[in-house]
Parts: sequence; C-alpha cells; structure tokens
Amino acid sequence: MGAEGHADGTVGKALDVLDMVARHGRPLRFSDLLSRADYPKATLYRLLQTLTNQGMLTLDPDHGTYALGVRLVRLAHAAWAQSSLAPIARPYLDELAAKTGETIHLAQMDLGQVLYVDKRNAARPVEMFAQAGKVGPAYCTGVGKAMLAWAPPDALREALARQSFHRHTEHTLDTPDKLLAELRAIRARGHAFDREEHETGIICCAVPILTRTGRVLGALSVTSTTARTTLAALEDHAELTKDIAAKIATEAESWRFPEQN
Amino acid sequence: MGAEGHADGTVGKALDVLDMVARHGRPLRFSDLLSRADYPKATLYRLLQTLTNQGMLTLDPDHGTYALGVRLVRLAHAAWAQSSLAPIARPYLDELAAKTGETIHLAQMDLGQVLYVDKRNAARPVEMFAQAGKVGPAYCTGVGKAMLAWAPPDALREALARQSFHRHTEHTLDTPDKLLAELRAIRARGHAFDREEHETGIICCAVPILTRTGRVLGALSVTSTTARTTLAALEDHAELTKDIAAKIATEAESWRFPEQN
DNA sequence: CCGTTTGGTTCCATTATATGAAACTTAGTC
DNA sequence: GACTAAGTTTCATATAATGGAACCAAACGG
Repeated sequence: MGAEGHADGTVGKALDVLDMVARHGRPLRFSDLLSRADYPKATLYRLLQTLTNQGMLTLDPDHGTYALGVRLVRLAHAAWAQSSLAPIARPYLDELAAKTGETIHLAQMDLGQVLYVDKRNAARPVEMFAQAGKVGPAYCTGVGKAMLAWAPPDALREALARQSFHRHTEHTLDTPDKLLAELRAIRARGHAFDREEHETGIICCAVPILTRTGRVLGALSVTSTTARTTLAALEDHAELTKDIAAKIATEAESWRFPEQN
Repeated sequence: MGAEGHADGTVGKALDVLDMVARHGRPLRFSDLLSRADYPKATLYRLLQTLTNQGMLTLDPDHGTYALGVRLVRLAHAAWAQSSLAPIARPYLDELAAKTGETIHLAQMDLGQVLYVDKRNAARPVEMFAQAGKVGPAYCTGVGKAMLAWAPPDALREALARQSFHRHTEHTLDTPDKLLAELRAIRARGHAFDREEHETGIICCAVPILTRTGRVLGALSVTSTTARTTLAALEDHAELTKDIAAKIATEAESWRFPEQN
C-alpha cells in the first residue's frame, strides 16, 4: 500500500498531493486530504500552502476546499502541444480513422500506465482533450502491450512491477509470465492484439510508434467490437497502421529537433 | 529581474524549472536551462532529475533534451475538467456566440495574468483546448480588467505589482493610477470595455463571473473589431452576457459542491 | 451559555535535505 | 593526443522541511 513508490524529496511529496487532488475529481478540504495522505498535519498543511501560492492549487475561501489550480491548465497547454504526440498525430489519426472506419486510440506510457492522448471515434467526430487524458492498465490493452513489447529491459521491469494483474475478463493475461510470453509473440509478429482482455466484446490491433533508434514513443490502435468485426479483419489494417505510426514517428522527430540530423 | 517572485522552497524552484520548459515550447538541453535559470549547476541538475523521475519531465535519451512529461498531461486533464470553468461553461458559450454572432472568450486569473480557458470563434467552430491555454496581460484586456475590478484588495495589489504596463497601443492604460480609475468606472458600470488597449482595431465588452458571495471566478467577453462594429453596439450585448455569466456561476457552484447550501 | 469536539493554523527545537563550489568524467574538436 | 565543452558526482555546510504539541476558532451538545 501507499504504493506510490519513491517519493523523492519535498517535490515528490508535493506532486503526490497534487495527484491526490486530481484523482479525487472534486474539491477537497484539508481534513479530507489529511485522512487520505499519511503526512503529518503540519507537513501537509505547508505543502498545501506552497502549492496554493504557486498556483498549482486553488483554495476556495468560501468552502475551504482545494482544487487544481489554473497554472496547471497553462502548463497543460504546453505539455499537450509539446510533449504529447497528439498535435503531430492529428491528421494521421484522421486518415487512419477514415480508411478503417474504426475507432482509433493514440496512447503513451506514463509510469506503467497507459495514457490515452487522443482518440477518433468512428461515429462522432472530434472530442479531443475531454476524451483524452484518461488512463488505463498496460498489461491488458492493445496499446499497453504494444509499448511494453518494445520497452527497454529496465523500463519493462519497472512497468511490470506497477501492474496490478487484475483479471478483468476471462481472457486477461493475469500473471507476469503469461504477459512476458505474449510480449515475445507481439515482438515477433510486429503488432499486438487485445483479445477481449480488458473488456468483453472489445478487441483491437495495436502497433508501437518507434523512433529510428527503436525507442517507444507511444502506440496506435484500431479498436472495434466482436459484434462488428473479427480479429482477423482488424489485422488487415495492421500494415496501414504501421505506416501511419512510422509517419508519426518521423514527424515527431523532425518537429522536435528541427536542426538535427 | 528574476522577477518570478517568492520562490518558496524547493517546490517553488522545481515548478519554476517546469515553467521554463513550458515557456520555451520545445525540448531543451541541460545547458540551455542552465543559462536561462540562475540556479547553480548541481542544483538545477538534481531538480531536473527529480522532475524527470516524477514524470513531470521526460528526458529524451537520444538527444539529451528535456520536455514536459506525460504526467502533466494527465494532471492537465483533471485540472481542465475540475478547476477551469470551461467544461461547465461550454453550452453557455455556445449560446452566447450564437446570439451575438461575435467571438467569445472565457478567461480566468492566473497570478496576475489572464488565462484564456475557452473561446468561440464567430466564424470557425470549436477549437477548444488547442486555442485555450493562452495567456495575456490583465491590465489591458477586457476580461482582465473585469476580473481586477472585482478582485479583493490584497489580490488586486498583488496583481498590480505583477503588471508590466507596457504601452501596447495609444489607448493602453499604462500606469497603475489610470488603471485604478478605470477599475472604479468598470465597477460602477457593471462591465468593462477594451477600447483598443491591447491591439489596434480590437474592441470588447467583458463581464466578471461572480459567485453569490461576490468572489471572482472568471470573466466572459464579447470581442469584435472596429471594422465590424462599435463599442456601443457591443454594449447592447452586456445584459445578455451578464445573464450568461450568472448562469455559469450558479452552475459552477452547484457542480463543485453538490450537497451544500 | 458554557464545556467539548472538530477542523484548521502556528511554534519551534530537531533533523534531514537541499545546496553549490569544485573535482571529475565523458564526448566531441582541432 | 592535448583541448574544450557538456554533463555528472562529491561532500562539508547551510538551509529548509519536519512533526509533536500547543493554540485558536467555530460548530456542537447538553
């Protein structure tokens, strides 16, 4: 428990508190936080004060509650634009969605979890940020497994340690060993499947987005339901998806390092 | 210079570094940061390390550059959803945009600066997050002045100290005194104008979004150009804008504190 | 109306932690 | 192969975070 891990220094603790507020989803009072966190009163108090006058939290004086601050929204804008693949990938996602007619996910890895940074919904169009930002498990999603399959050994070990291996469906790979075997297969095959491992009826085919040096930037998936299609049919999109992934990778590298190479 | 202000403790410094990366807009190397920040080498180094293994920054091993991390994107999602008025205000902004046919801005105050959290562009539709997240000066924008006019004394003093009072156009109120006089007028009138104070040709009429207790949550503006319309015409929308602002305030309060009152 | 609880803030001696000058280790140049 | 620039580590010191306890205020209960 308290599993968060290595909370290096004060900064780690502060960010921990920030996460706590973020997770809760709506404003909390001092005492709410005090019961959740196991920091001593005074420590938590000063942490909150610091975060508040840094603008990372806002203290609502009427209710005495803390909420995430607007400075975070500003940082968010920058992070979204600069660090996520989303802005670069947008046109390519559109293309992939149009050609496959299926739902598309773009994800990146965040401390062992899958972070969805963009999405195309076959039916409804652009939903962008509101839909993105969600997190999911790595061990039982197509994008998660695709990223893990190409992760360097130490990152993989780290990520494995953070998985909960909860048996979501009867197909979930619920042990590290099963997962490791699957990752080898994925690596050999070049793409990952989700065989209703996270949610019954939901299947997908996912590919990693790799730099020229083989580093994992993220993953891309074509998702559907067993009612609509089959895994084999989704696999037909695999090559196209890989091409798109390659384009995104290339663009990402040249966008971020204009002068280089 | 180094004006940032009270960098309380280590956390403050860490966030300062984060901002620095955010501002720059694209990945930076250690030495880039070293020259910008005036922290000693070792200090900055450890700060970066901490932020990196907290997931707030990512170190690109191929180029040795730091960029904002994905954890920030996740926090961003939460902040956007929970702390900004944007998700609540969306339908109301749509309504206001439709009825006025003009460009609408929704802004909040962030440490003396105006943070635009949403926008409706008369011509093109939804652009959402990509367009929002921008910051601007408080002393020479309609939304900024509207918020300052209803700010409590100490917050106002704080905010004034952070203004640069750069003379953007010939109409800019470029001293604290002029601004204070204007704020009194705004308060009396109930809404603020931007008389081409920030950009020539751009005018707007802005109202604050106030809680029942009179606290400023944000501001709403109807913006246009001198080519298209006049200030007097914009003022015709003032009452409607106030109504919309009131609705947003009410909804914000009940959304955040469901059980209360 | 006063004693009590609950929720929040401040004190202050102690300790842990961040600091930063300087030394060191690469990697890249000439 | 010496020289330079960029990044990393060390270590004594100063500083800042810590947290137990005391304090304050407001809500509660009798």
